[in-house]
Amino acid sequence: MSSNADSLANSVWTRPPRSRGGQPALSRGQIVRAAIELLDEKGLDGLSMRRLGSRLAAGATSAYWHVATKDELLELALDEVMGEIEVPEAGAADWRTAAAALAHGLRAMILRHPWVTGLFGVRPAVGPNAMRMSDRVVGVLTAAGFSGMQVAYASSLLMSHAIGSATTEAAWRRSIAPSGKTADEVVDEMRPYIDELASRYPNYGAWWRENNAINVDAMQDDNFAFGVERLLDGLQSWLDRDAGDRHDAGRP
Amino acid sequence: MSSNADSLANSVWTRPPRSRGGQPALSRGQIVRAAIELLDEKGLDGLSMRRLGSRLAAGATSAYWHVATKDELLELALDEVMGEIEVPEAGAADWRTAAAALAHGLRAMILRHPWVTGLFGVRPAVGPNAMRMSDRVVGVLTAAGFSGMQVAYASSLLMSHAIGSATTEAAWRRSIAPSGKTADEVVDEMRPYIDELASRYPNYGAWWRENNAINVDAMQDDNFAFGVERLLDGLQSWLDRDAGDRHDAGRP
DNA sequence: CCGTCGCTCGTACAGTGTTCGAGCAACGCA
DNA sequence: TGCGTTGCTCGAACACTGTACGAGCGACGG
Repeated sequence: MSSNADSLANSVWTRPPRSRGGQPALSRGQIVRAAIELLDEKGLDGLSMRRLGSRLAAGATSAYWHVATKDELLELALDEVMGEIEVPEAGAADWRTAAAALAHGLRAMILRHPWVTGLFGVRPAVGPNAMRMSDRVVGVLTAAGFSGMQVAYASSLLMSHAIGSATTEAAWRRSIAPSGKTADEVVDEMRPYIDELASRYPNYGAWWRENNAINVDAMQDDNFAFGVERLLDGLQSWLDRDAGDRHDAGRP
Repeated sequence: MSSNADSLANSVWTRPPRSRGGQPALSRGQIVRAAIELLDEKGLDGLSMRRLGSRLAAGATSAYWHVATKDELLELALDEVMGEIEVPEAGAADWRTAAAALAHGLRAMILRHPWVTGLFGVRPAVGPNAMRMSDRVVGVLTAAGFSGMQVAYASSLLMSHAIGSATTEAAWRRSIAPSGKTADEVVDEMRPYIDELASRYPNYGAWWRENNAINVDAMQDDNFAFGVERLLDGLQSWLDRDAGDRHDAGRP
C-alpha cells in the first residue's frame, strides 16, 4: 500500500535500515539477498514472507521489523539487482559502445532475474542503484552531444528497448521452461500448430514459409542486437543532422 | 498449461442469442469483459475470482466452468485488449506512418489498461488478436522492403519500444495516482528531494539544473514520439543502406 | 537491580485461488 | 410421457497468502 501522498519523498530510500544495539540476527541486506535467491529460484509467486522467514531460519514474520511491507521488500530487491548493471563512465569509451553496453547489460540482468519484469510496471525504479545507472547514462549521452530534453529521451529510449525486449523474451522463456525442453525442441513440436496459424494469417504465413528454419536462441540475441544498432543509428543521425539548432527540438 | 489458443477464436464470442443447453447466465466473453472492467478500476491486485463473481451477480466460483484458471482468464483479458490496437493494412499508408501508428496504438492501449504491464512478462501474447496484429505488422514491414529475419527483428523493435516505454510510464502514473494530484504538482512537491538527489549524482545534477522547468505530461508524449522517430530513422537507414545484399544479414 | 530499547516470533484475521460434489434446468431419446 | 444425460451454478472446504498485534527475550544505561 504505502499510499502516502508524498510517495517518493518518504519511500524506502529515505528511511535508514533499522538495526543498532542488540544482536541483530537479521539485517535488511540479508533479507533482501535471501529474497532475491528465492525469486530467482521460484519466481515472483514463489516468494512468500513465510518462506522467506524459514529460509532465513527465522520466524515467519520476523522480516517485518526490517521492512515495512512486501512491496517495499520487492522494491529493495529490484534496486539491488539494478546494481549489477555496469555502465562505463562518460569518457571511458565512445558513446555508442557505452550505450550498447548499457542496453545489453540491462537485458542480461533481466534475463538473469526474470521476476523484475513484474515489477517495472508497478513502481518506478528510483533506488540508489537505479539512480547511479541513470547518472552514468546522462553523463555518456551529454558527452556524446545530446542536450536538454533529448538527453532524457535518448536514455529512456535505450532503457525502454531493453526492458520491452527482455520482458518479451522472459515471457517466452518462462513459457517453455516447465517443459524442460530446449527452445528449438519446443518450436519443432509446435510446428503443426504454427503451420495451422500460418494458414489463417496471410502475411505471417507467407513470412513463415520462407523463414521456418530458425535457431531460436541465436535469434533472440540477434534480435536484440539488431534493435540496439538500429536505435543507435537513429540517435546518431539525429546527432549529425541537427548539430546546430537543437535548442527548440523535441516537438517536431 | 499450453492452453489451446483457438478457444477464443471459435464460438464463445458468439452473441447473446443462444449458446446451447439451459440458460447460461454466464458466458466466457461476459466474464472476460467483467474482468477487464475490474482490472481497469482496481488494477491487477483488485481482481479476485470472488469479486468477479459478485460483479456478475453469480456465485464465487461460477466462472471456473468457463475458464480453467485465473491465469487463463488474464491471458484472455490480455488478448481482448490487444484487439483494441489498430494497424493499417499493408498498402493503406506508407510504412513509416503505419509503423508509427502501431507503436502509438500499443502505447495508448497499455496506458488505458495499465495492468497489462504485469502480464507481458509472464506469458507470451499469442492470442488471436495479438496474432492479427503481428500479421498486419509483418505485412507492413515486408511491403516496406524488409525481408527474412529483419522483418521479425524490426517488428519486435517497434513493439519492444512501446511495451518498455509504456511500462515505465504506467509505473510513474501509478505512483502518483493515489495522491490525486497532477504530475506537475507532484514534481513540484518533490523538488527539494530531487535537488538533494541531484547534488549526489553529478551528471544527473548538472542536467537537472538546466532542465528543471518541465511539463511532465507533455514530456511523456514527446519522449515516446522522439523514440519512435529515432527508431524509424534507424530502420529507414538500414533499408536504404543495404538495399542489395540483405540475404545473409542479421549477424553483423 | 530495574527500566528501556531493539528485536524476534506465535497467534490471529481477513482474504486468496482452486477442488469437489451436490443440485438444478433443459434437452434427446425411449 | 418418463428418464438419463448433459451443461451449468454454487456453497463448503482446503491450503495458503500478507499483515497487525502483543507477549517475550537479551543486552544495555542508570
